[in-house]
Amino acid sequence: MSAGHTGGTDLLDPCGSPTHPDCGIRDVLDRVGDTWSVLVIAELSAGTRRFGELQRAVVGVSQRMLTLTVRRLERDGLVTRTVYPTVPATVTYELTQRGRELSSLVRLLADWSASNRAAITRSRAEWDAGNPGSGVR
Amino acid sequence: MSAGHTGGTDLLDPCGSPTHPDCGIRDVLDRVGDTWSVLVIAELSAGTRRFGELQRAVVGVSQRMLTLTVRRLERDGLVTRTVYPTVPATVTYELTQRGRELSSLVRLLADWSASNRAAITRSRAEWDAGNPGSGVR
DNA sequence: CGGTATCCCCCGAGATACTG
DNA sequence: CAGTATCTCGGGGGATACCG
Repeated sequence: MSAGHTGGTDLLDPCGSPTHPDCGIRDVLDRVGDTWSVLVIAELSAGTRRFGELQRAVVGVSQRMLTLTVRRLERDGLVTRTVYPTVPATVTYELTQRGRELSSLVRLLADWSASNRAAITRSRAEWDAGNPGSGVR
Repeated sequence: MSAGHTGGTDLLDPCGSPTHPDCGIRDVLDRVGDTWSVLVIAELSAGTRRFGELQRAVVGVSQRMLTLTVRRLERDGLVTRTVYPTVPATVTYELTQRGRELSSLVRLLADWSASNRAAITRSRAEWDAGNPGSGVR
C-alpha cells in the first residue's frame, strides 16, 4: 500500500472522506442489516405474498414493523406492492428483479448462517465461560 | 407446498415454533447487520490489523464501539485477538477461517451494494417524490 | 384485510474522562 | 497503545387502539 490509508476498504468507503458519511455502502447494507428486511426478502423469494401471509410467515414481526419494512423495500425498488380494489382490500408483494438479485446473495448468507450457527453458538458459550461478567453480547 | 405453512422460510426458521425466538438465524445475521461489524470484517479481510489501524481505517467508529465490535467478533470465533506484552500494549486482530468465509460473502454483498447504490438512491428519490410526508425512511 | 396513529420503553451508540 | 467506565440521547421497535 502506498498512501496513508491502510487499504482494503476502498469499496466500502469509495470517497474516503471522514466528513462525508453519505459515501460508502452503509445505507444499502442497513437494509440488509435491519431486523426484518432479510426475513421478508427470504419469504418473498419463494413467491408473491399477501400482507397477512407475510406476517404469519415472518414469525414475530408486528403489523407496524412489517408495514415499515415492506414500504422501505418498495422505496428501494426491491419489491413491488400491488393493491386490488376488493373489499376488504387485497395487497400483494413481490420481489423486483433487483430484489431477486439481492435475495440470492441473502440466501448465501442464510445458508452460511445456518451451517455455522451451531459452531458459533458453541464459540460464544466458550468465550462467555472464559470471560465472566464481561457484558459483551 | 403441502403443510399449513406458506413455505420458503424453513431455512430461516428451522424449528417453526412461534414461542421459540432462539430458532432461526437472526442471531448470526445480527452480526452482519450491526453498524460496524461488516466494515471491520472488510478491513481485516485485507490482513492483520492493530487496534489503532482498525480505528483509522473504519472511519467514524468510536473507541468504545470498535472495542465492542471486535470483542463480539472474537466471541463468535470470527477473529482472533493477539496481545503482545510490549509497553505500551500491542494488540492485533486477524480473521479466522470462519471469518474469512463470512468475509467472502460480505464482499459479494458489498460489491452488489456498490453497483446498485446509484439506482437505489434514484428509486428512493422517486418514491419520496410520490409519497410526500410519509415518514418512511 | 391491511393498514395508521400514539404512547412508551429499551438499548445502540456517541462523547468524554480515566488507566495499565 | 489499547482499552474501561459513565453519562447521555435518539430512535428502533413493541403494544394498543382505531380506520377505510
